[in-house]
Amino acid sequence: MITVDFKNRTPIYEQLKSNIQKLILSGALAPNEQLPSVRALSVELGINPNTIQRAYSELEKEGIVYITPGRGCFVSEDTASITENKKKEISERLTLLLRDAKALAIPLDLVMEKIQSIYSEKEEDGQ
Amino acid sequence: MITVDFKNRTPIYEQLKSNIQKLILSGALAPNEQLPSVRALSVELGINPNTIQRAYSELEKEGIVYITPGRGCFVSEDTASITENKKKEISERLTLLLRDAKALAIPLDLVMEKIQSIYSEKEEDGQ
Amino acid sequence: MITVDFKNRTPIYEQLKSNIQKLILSGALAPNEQLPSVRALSVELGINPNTIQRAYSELEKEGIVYITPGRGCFVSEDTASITENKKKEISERLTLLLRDAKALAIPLDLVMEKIQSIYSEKEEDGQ
Amino acid sequence: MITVDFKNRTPIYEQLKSNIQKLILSGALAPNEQLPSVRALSVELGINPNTIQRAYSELEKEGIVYITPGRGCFVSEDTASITENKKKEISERLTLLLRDAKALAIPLDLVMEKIQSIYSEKEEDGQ
DNA sequence: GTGGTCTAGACCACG
DNA sequence: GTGGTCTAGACCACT
Repeated sequence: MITVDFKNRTPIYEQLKSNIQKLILSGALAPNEQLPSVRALSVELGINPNTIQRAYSELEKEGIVYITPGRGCFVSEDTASITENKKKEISERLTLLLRDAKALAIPLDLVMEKIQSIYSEKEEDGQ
Repeated sequence: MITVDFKNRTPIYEQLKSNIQKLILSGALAPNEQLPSVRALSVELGINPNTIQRAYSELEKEGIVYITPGRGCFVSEDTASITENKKKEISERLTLLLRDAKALAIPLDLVMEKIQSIYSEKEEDGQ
Repeated sequence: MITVDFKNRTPIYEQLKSNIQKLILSGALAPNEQLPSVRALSVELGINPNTIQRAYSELEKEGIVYITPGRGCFVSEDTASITENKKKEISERLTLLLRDAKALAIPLDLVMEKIQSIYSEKEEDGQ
Repeated sequence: MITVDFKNRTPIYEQLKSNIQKLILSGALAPNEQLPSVRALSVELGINPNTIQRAYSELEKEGIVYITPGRGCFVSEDTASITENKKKEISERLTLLLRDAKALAIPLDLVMEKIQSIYSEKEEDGQ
């Protein structure tokens, strides 16, 4: 269910975080469902337990999961905060991207067109 | 003309690289024009010469400038192909971004609005 | 396994790069195998860590290894494509070289002889 | 007649040297013919006079030209030494190339084949 | 522990 | 003057 790409330069704990967020948003992980234990995930993925720990505790800080010491890590009931998170992230990426587009003098129309075409295209996913 | 933001967490040499790329692609630096010498930029920006050196030599590997030891660093002639590459890269980033936006059910209008506002915004740097 | 020649005028980081490439392409280093850490190699060879770092990171840009900060430096998986590139490069060099040889009217036999002798020679390093 | 490529990483004085050697070998410069003066070439090519000077004096050391102070630089009568020079250079390049080919485990037959085909091919030059 | 970045200062070859 | 390489030593984030 959860995977990491060691060749990818984004920190593993970040990969874990976005991975889990996606699972929750897609409904694969329901509210109040228990996530794998730190130890279990650590051996399954061949990752240092500290790394898993960090991902979980940051997700907790962001309100996406809640941790009950001794019991485990559970999906938060309030998925709204997750959506908020993602929206903020996307907004930032969009800002950076458009800044670059402007630097290249790419006309606004072209960008708009591209967006229209992607939005109307059939979904087919890909990590 | 060239500035760096020490507070920014992106490496200085990366800031330099994108800074110079923008100057070239926007036409502020013409093909075959000479860039400031490593030492000159280093004192002007208060940065170690090695850092400038790294930026220049990476830009050379990417074909954006050419360096002649003993003479200096010059803007590459075939700026066109560079622009093409950049456009492709931006297009890919846009595709990925919109896929995520769609997954969050962000309405197209919102994206469009955001884009409009960024495109009409006054340039004031940042990264 | 890895050695450098300080008397040689080719930069140390270049020596390291070609050294490692040969180890990988010859199969002495298997895909996904971990290379010595920057610091370890640095003390083993009596070289500054920065120099090793540079070799590794350039090899990564060329797709020969992949680096995960905090984990280490690993041999890339698709060694095949690397080999292909190298073969093309060698073929080009050979073409240029023979053009020059022809211009000097060096007889084909002489070239062939030379090649035979080198191919049958025992490996003993050198750059 | 003589040109230099500033984008090429080989030192300009080396470019000048091989350039002149080729002109002599091809017969464009006859024995005892006078080469352009240091000053003249310097302004024609936009190169520092020191650089021209260095090329000339190294060519003199190698017996390819002779310099008579106050009169100028002249093509040597003995073109044999030039050929010798070139042969040595080619031999070195061949050695390096084959070492690389061996490292890639390229079979000897393949190299031989390639050489045959190039040697039998029609000449069409190229710098 | 790992790699990544940066500074300071030195020495070299080239122009 | 130019860029190119290297050392020494520091600090950071990630595992």
